[in-house]
Amino acid sequence: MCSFFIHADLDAFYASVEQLDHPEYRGKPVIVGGLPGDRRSVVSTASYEARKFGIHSAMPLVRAVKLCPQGIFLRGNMKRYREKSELIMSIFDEFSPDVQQLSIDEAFIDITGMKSLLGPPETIARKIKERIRTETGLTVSIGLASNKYIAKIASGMSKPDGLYIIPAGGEESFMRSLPVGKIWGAGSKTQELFQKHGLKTGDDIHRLSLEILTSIFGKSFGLFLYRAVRGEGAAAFDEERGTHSMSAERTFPYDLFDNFAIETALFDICQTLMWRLLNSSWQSSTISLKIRYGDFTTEGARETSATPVSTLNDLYDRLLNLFHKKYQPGRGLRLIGAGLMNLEAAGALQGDLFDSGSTAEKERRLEQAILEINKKFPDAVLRRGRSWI
DNA sequence: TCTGGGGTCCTAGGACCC
DNA sequence: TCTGGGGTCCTAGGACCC
Repeated sequence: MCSFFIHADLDAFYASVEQLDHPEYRGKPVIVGGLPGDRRSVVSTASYEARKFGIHSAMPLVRAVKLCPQGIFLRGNMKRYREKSELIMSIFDEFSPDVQQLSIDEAFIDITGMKSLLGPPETIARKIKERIRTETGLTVSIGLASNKYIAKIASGMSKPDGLYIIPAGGEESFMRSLPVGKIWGAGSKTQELFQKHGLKTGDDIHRLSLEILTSIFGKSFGLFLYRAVRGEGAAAFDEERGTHSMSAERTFPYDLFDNFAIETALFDICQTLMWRLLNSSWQSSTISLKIRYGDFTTEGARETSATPVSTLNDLYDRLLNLFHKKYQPGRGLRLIGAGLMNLEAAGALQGDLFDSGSTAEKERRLEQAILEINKKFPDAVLRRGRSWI
């Protein structure tokens, strides 16, 4: 039986939600990502009206302001976007038991074998678009193909509010006719390589042997390209993927030089990370540190210990130690970040460190109590003062 | 123009062991 | 005293995506 996958992708999601909630924004250039004057922000989403001015995602905000000073600039409201996202995903769920959410605004929907229940694939795609429109007021672009990779590329080419169907058997010719700029997984560095080797379309890549592709692009990515231009799906979209990590980072409006200010920022990031860890079912013994200097050079360091991170102070101590090993004093700090790598299912914490009544156990309980309060009153974020250390 | 924040995956090299 | 080959674990950095 032939498989059918839909890739559904909301159009200019954050900006569209804002235009929905604020009718006065409709038909106008809306830029979500920051307010004019915010230093070091980037555009998260630009409405289609804003894109006419040349504004796009990831563009520095100051540039967007120059291109379109009359635009409506917003910092964004993630809570509202998540709310809308949940509604959208629940609609997708009604069309298939197999929905794979990729991000806040896109998902694969496996509609293989749904024909007898819901009609042919194209009918299902149109029904999804209609239901999203009537029940959320938003538009979604859909790609429909026999594998996820092709469906993903097709949805991007149908934007906005489109439907692009690649018929079964047409995968390879579709990929061969594709400009290399549309190949998912090939970013700016790879595009430079394409240009250097005179590769303009999927067909140009198709002509090269696997050996040549791997010699240019490396073993893994060369094989990926070899398969992609033959219309095959990509392992990147397989459900079960390996390691997990969580991280938090912050870019400062102005570079930090002062030790106390830097350590305070690091502590703050540790709190964010620890709340998330306690709110998850993970534990981790590997911490990572990220620093970016004023000149944008970025360095990382990580450290694996014998025991998993137990408390906020434990996390902070480990990171501060790593920070002082890595940081070159005197250099302005643009960004600091922290992460927990190789997350594993949290087992019962053990060892005498965690005997009830021990300092560490008391710490853990206090932190969990604060987390509970924050969950109940999310608008009044409670944080431990740094003086408590 | 001057570059966010949160992720995943790949590569290359070093340490260590057999 | 000099040195093979393979496996595993860890780290740093880079590319990419939304």
